[in-house]
Order: sequence, then C-alpha cells, then structure tokens
Amino acid sequence: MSSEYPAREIERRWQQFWEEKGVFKTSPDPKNKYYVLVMFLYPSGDMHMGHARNYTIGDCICRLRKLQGYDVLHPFGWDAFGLPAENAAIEHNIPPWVWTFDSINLCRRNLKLLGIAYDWDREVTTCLPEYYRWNQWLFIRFYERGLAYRQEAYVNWCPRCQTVLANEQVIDGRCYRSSCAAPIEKKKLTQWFFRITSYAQELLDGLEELTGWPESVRTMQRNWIGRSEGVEVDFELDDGTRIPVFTTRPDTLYGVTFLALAPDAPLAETIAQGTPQQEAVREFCQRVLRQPEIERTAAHREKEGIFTGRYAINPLTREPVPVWIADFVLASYGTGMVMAVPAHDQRDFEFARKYRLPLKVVIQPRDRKLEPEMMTAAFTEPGIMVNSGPFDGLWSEEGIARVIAHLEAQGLGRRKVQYRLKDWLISRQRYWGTPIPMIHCPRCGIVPVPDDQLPVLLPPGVRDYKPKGKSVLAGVDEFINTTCPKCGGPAQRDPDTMDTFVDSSWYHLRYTDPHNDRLPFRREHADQWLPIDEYIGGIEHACGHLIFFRFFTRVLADMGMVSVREPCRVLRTQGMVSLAGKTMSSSKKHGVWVGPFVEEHGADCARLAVLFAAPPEKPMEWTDELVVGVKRFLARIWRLYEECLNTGVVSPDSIPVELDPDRFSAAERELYIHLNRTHQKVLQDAEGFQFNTAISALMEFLNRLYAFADRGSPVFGFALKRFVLLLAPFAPHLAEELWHRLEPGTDSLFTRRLPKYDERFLLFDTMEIPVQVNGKLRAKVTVSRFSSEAEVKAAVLNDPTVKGYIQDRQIRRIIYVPNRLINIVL
RNA sequence: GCCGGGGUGGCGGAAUGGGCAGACGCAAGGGACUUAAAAUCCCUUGACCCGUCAGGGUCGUGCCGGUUCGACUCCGGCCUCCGGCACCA
Repeated sequence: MSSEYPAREIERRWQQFWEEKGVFKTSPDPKNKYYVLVMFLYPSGDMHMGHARNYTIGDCICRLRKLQGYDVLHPFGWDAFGLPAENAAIEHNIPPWVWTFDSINLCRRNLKLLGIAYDWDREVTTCLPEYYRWNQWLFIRFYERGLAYRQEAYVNWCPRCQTVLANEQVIDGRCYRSSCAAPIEKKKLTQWFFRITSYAQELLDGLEELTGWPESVRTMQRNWIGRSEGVEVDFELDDGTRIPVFTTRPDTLYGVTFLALAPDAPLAETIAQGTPQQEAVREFCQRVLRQPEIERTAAHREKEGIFTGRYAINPLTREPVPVWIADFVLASYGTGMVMAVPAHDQRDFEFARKYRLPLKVVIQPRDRKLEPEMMTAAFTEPGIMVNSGPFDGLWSEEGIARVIAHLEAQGLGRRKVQYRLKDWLISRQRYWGTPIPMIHCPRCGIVPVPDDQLPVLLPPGVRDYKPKGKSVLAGVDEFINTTCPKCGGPAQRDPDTMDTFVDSSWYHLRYTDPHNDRLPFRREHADQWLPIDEYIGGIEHACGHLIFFRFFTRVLADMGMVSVREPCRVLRTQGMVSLAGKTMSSSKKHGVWVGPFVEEHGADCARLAVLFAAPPEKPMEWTDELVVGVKRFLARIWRLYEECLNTGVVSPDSIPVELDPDRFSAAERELYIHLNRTHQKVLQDAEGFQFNTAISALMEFLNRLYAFADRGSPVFGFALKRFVLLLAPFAPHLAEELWHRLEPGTDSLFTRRLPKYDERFLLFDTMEIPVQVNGKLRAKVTVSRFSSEAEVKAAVLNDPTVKGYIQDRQIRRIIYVPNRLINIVL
C-alpha cells in the first residue's frame, strides 16, 4: 500500500525549494538575533562523517531557533590559506589555489547535499584578496598601536616545513601538522610578533564570565596563560652587571647557592668572556642549542650545566654565589635566569647533587629536622624559616610577603606577575598566506604599506613553491622590489606571510558585513550580531584559535571597532568521529564519505545518525548498525503518513487548527498529554544540545502514534502535524515534505513559528506511585494526581501487596515525596 | 608530577537541587505473515536463584568505607581510562 521512502528525490526537491525561496537568507534588520557559528573549514579534500556531525549540529540549532522565531545568522566560509595547499602544489606541480578551490567546490557540494542551511551570500574565503587585504589593514593597525613588532629571538623552526611556528603550533616538541610532526628546532631569527601578552591578564580575567564554555576549555586556557605571582630579585656580578631573577619563593633567598642561566639567554653569550671558561661555555651552549627541542626538554632527562667562571652577589646575604649555565633553565620564561635553592627546589637539588654544589637549608619542617647531607630530595613544603637573618622563626608562607616588602624597601627587587603565555609569532616563510604589508627601506627603516595601496597581492607567477629556508616570496623579484612610501627610494617588501590563525581570528566579525570594501566590517553590523550565541567546533583549538579570537576581539574593542570584549557566549565542543578505532581524516583518506553516503541513504539519515549516536561532545565510533535504527525510524514515519494520507483517513482539511479539550475521549486526552510532554522535552533537550535524547523522545512518540487506534480523531491529525514541526530541525527534508502534504501549497515550514506547547496538559490524571518498604521497592499504587498526602498514604496502606509486606509490624515512619515515591519504614 | 573530564547491560547510550537504574536504539532469541526470502509486525532480553504454572527472592552503576528511611547521584580513601600542560623557577 505504501511506497518505499524516496529520500533522495524528496531531499533534492526541498533543497531546491529552500534555495529558490531564499528561506535561510539572513535578515538585514534582526529584531531577535541569534548567531550560530560553526568553525569554518580548512578545505583539504573530501568531507567525512566527522564534518557531517559538526555541521549538522549547527544546522539543527539554526533551524530550531528559526522555528522559534529568531533572526538567525548562520554563515559559512573557508579557512583557505595554509601549508597543505602549498605542499599539494609542490607535489603535483599545480598552483595552490587550484587545489584549494577544487577542495572548496567539493566541500560546498557536500554541505548542500546534507542540506545545511547556510546563507551562502555571506560566504567568506580567506585566500581571496577581498578578505586578506583586511588582514593586512588590521596588521598595520596593530603595528600602529605597538601590538605588532619585529624582534630577533630564538624561535620554533620546523625543518620539514621550512618555516617558523607559534608556540601554540608545537605539540609535544613536534610540528602541529599531523602529516608533518617533525621535531622542532630552535633558530635565532628576526620575526613578527603580536603582543598578546599585554592582554594576558584580561584574557585570564575574561574567562570568569565565560560560564557558557566547557570547564575543560576554561581550565586549559587558564593553564596556558599560566599566571604566577612573585618577585624579581636583583643579583649583581662582580663588575656590577645586574642579573634579575624571577622567583615565587623569596622566602628561600637565604638558601641560594648558585645562579643558573639558560643557554640561550642573552647574557649567556657574554658572561664567560675573559675567564678561562670562555671556550668551554661557548661550546656547551652551542651543543645544547643544536639539539632538537624535544630531546633537550624531555622530562626526567638528566640536567647538564657548566660553570661560567663568574660570581654574583646575593642581595640579602651579600655572599658571592657561582653563576652556571644550565640546560633546564628556559630562556623564554621570566628573565631566563634563575636563583637556585637546592634544599627547597627539586630541579636545583638534582643539579647541585650532580655537580657537587653546596646545599643550604633555610626552611625547616615542623615535625623533623633536615640535615643537608641526609636529604634525598628537596623539601618544597612550607615550614619555619631558619638561617635567614632577621626572618628566622617566621612561617615561610608569611615570610614570602615579608621578604618582598624588604626587597622593595631596599630597592633590591620588585613584585612581579609572570605569565607562561608568550607573544604570538605570526610570520611564516611560506608562500600560501597573507603577505605582511611592510616595507624595509634602507633609509627610513620599516614602513607600513599605505592603506590605499592595499591589498599587497600575492604574486601569481611563482614557478617554484619549494621552501629553501627563507621565504618563497624573497625570490620573486617583481614582488620583493618596490619603492619606499616615505622617501620614494628603492626598498624591499617583507618576504613573509602571516600565520593562518590571523585569518580565523576575526572571520566571525567579517560574516556580519562580508562584502564591505571600505572596512573589515562596520561596527553597527558587528554590534547587531555579536556576541556569537553558539559557537561549535573542536576542542583541539582550546589553546590556539580560541585564545587568538578572544585576543583579537579585545583589541578591536579597544580600537572602537566593536562593542563586545568577548566574542562568544556559549562554546560547544564536538567529539571526533572514528572508524575502525581511528579518527576519520580527509588527508589520510580514512572515513565514511558524505557524498556516497547521502546518495545511498539520504541526508536526513546521515543527520539523524550522527545526532542520535551520542551526545555531541563525546567522541563516537561510526558503525553500520548506527544507520539501521535511524533509517528504520525515517521509514516508519514515512509509512505512517502514507497510510493516513493515502487512505484519506487524515487529510489537510480534517486537521483542526485548534482542539477542544472538553470533547476529548480518555484516549485522546492521553495522546494529547503525551504530545505536549514530547514537545516540551524535544525543546528542552535540543536547546541543551542533547540531540540524542530529543530524537529518542520523537521515537517514543511515533511509537505512540502507531499504537493509537482512532486515526480519524482530530487529536490524532493534530498530533501528526505537530510532530512534523518537532522533527524539522533534525530531519528537515522529510519534515518539509510531510508538511506540504498536510498543508499543500504553503510556504516552507521553516518560515512558520513553532507554537507553544499546552501547559495545561503536561501531567496525566493519575500517577503510579512506587512504594518502598524499608527502602526496597515492593509495589506500585496508582492514585489520582489530585490526591492529598493523606489520601495517597491511605491508598498505599490499603494495597494488598503492601499489606503483605507490613503484616502486623509497627510502622515507624512514612516518607512521602510528592508525586515521586513513598517509603514505609518498619 | 600538576590540572580537567570519565568509568552504568552484549553494544551506543538514558536517568544526578538523593527518590522506580537500564528510556530510546542496535544486536540476540522466539513467534506471525510469506512457496521462500527481504521488508514489516508481535513477544522476550542486567546477572543469579527458587517455583510445574501463577509468581517470588537475592545481587547489581570501577573498588573499599561513610552519611541517609533511601545513594549511579553526596562525603572520605583508592583503582583505572581519556584529554591538556609539563624542568614555568
């Protein structure tokens, strides 16, 4: 009687309908805005079910909010610059943009196949000049504000990609690109940085208000920023050279027995000059710095060092202590020089034992006495200060403040807050990125490209994209040679391009005004939509993109370009999708692919499968069984509506707009209550990102519809129609098809408002009260919803089963939890 | 080592301002329809035990203890898995 569910035919028809009618175009004048953003895509080949999961989640929210009457902004774009395109270009000898746009076109087709409701008029592509010119414009604004600067430093160098990397792009000492993962080396280079550290405290404080973010991400950012409070203490070399060291333990200052410098600290180069140690120190530093970072900083590795031949004076004791170079000291943290207290710091302890340096106890535990020779590990807990001159006898935690006060009063040191976060290194020695809009003039120095000469275009006529240790653009004469905007003399362009994370740091703002050719975006437009109401993406961006875009938003707020200081109200991280135990990956060609899957099973099937399998934040394993259940669900819906409509039992005319509860039969009343409860639960769950339980509620209700005998009932028809609206965010194509069968010739159901559920009909007339005797479930008694406590107790005590358990024993207590449970304590 | 998040049937997962553990789905077993198969529909399905049936009992949410009339949920102590940071002075 009923036909097979023709998924593809239906989906094609309604996708075309939505596009023609412009159903998901963004309102130019939002009254009730809702900005749902899914992290844009790095186009690198085909799209798998991991992508489908991500974009379906966003789409489900978009459609739900639209049905609830919000003006939704749901845009999409392409994070289109980056190394893979360039590597593919080198490998296949095609320009990077060919590979990039092939991928983009493939992915756009896939997204349309899935029926994701983006407003394609707002599509953003970062590798187009109309986008990256604003990277350049913003870079110059940062430069003017002192937030972009150029500096020589030891930086992370990926020998395989032949470029520098940001700290955020070094994972376990290796290149962050999973297809590279080469061990990172340190190289001394002059590079461009963004001064994100001057926003460190703000970025930390801002986390407090981000209560809509997962706790894990907030914690990760807190640790990444890594704030510690302490003091910078000035030691002095015999010739008067100042050696400031940062410490969080000034209470141990009297226990310092040597100083240690990082091999790459600036002072390490000069300190041994003129001492007999000079040659040995130079060799040591060179040897240490040649090692890949991953080896040098491996945990539990034996520490190494060398004496410099010099001594420094402890500002409190006036005693001289030897100055060493030690490989465990980090140049990039604090001053790159530390005071060593072997008795109370484990690293210093190990180093001192190895090189037979003295150990001085200045903190004693309460319950025992430390003897320097007997110690097998540093004592790092608080205790009583000893051997510390005027501070003897103080509890060390109190001593910290006292010593700091003393140091400050004597001008020997100052309170300091130190962060682990480092400035963001943004220049890259690669081709496929935004050219840095700066000119190096032999007379005028560094000169920004004037705004009216932007964009600085990437030169297309490059023959060889292979990296050679310096930027590809440095070898393109017609690009690199230019004139100085200031003096008009010959000058050279900066040969580097920007980190692609610059592109993604403000794209959320560009979407609000995507075609602007005078500004990155207008404030009025940004303010209309920001903050992002729901941001969906992978947790791998927790300490990269998700910090960078917060930083950018704050800088832009300080520039008066936008009002919000935090870009995003609610963040949702989604779990990876794996196949046969391994994460799906386009570049590794491992996955279930969207195109073939949708052709075979349909888009609604793919959407329901990823939504129903698990809560969105959990990782999920893709299996064929996953598809069976949701496919059956779709077919069951289809069959029910076919049966009802084809037989004429239900017709568009027979469905009432309103119901009259006074005329309900008992069964109709029950169905209507189930409908309202389902409606409430689907909304609650979907708003809370629990799509799996929302869908299970829909499944349960479908089972009830099947079990309902009187299909001619107006309540049944009413329920059929409401069910379609509730289904719509999850399986929009099927819902739209059924909607038009119930209401032919009308507009898209997504232009409708979802009615409110009927609050009067959320509870059943009777309820089943579980009865416990001594905490064990023994019976269930059905009572009226309107029964008083006394009536419920009476009914329970009268129940024969319950009586059997009580017999003639004394009842000590009866605990009644209204509408939930009753417990009889004997 | 530090920080964060988990551990529930054969599987994916439900249920936490303490109150019926296992919703929904998959898989499995039995049955109906069919010449047969597919599809569909119905029943059973946490473990163990007692009972011929009807039915009844004990145990059960990583482990051990505690609080409570009552604990997957709260408290203390462990085990274990995943993720992040990791010589940060």
